[in-house]
Amino acid sequence: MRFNAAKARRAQALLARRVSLRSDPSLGRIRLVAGLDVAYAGGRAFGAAALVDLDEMRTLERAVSSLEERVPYIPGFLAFREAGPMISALRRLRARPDAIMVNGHGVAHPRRFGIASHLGVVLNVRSIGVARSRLVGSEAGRSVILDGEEVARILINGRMRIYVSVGHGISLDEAVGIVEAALTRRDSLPLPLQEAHESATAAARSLARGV
DNA sequence: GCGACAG
DNA sequence: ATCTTGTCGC
Repeated sequence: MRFNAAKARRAQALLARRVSLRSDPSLGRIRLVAGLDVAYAGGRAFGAAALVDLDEMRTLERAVSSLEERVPYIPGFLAFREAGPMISALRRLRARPDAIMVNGHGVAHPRRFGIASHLGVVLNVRSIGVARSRLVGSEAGRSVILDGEEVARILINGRMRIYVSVGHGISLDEAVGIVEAALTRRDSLPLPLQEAHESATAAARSLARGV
């Protein structure tokens, strides 16, 4: 039993206290964003990081990691399954991003500590959560409400719904602005995540094919 | 007990 | 997430 839900829940509740929902002007503007995603094949988890320069909308670097798949997917505990592969891939980038964009929610989570917040706090980096479906709360227009608070904003890109939430160290408005600025083509995720997703699935397919 | 439930 | 071909639509 490598995964203990009770302990994991306590860890989330403890670390959640370090999450900041505001932007810190002293850190400067966000230009370099690293998208993080994970794909699976043959019992292994392939993490991917794609560094994008938002000013030129150009991908500067890509990196992947390959680790044994150890933890099952349990709603509310995604970080315990995917944070490892994501961090490994992120460490392989040569340049340091100004912020990370994670495939998963930030504070739009039962304990306000989804994988985007988890990575932001643990790595001490500004983070944004981007998901394609809702985990908690109710929807009111373009907002996701949880306990009377707006925890996520819903963007519509073509037919795709994109849920944006604060991970750590950034305001919801700025997070939304970054995601909007990173939208390239219709029906697609913001560039950093689109690229990370492609790298991760490509790595997974390679192994599944024996290469 | 029943329904919800990121990837 | 992953298993999977063709097919409908812009």
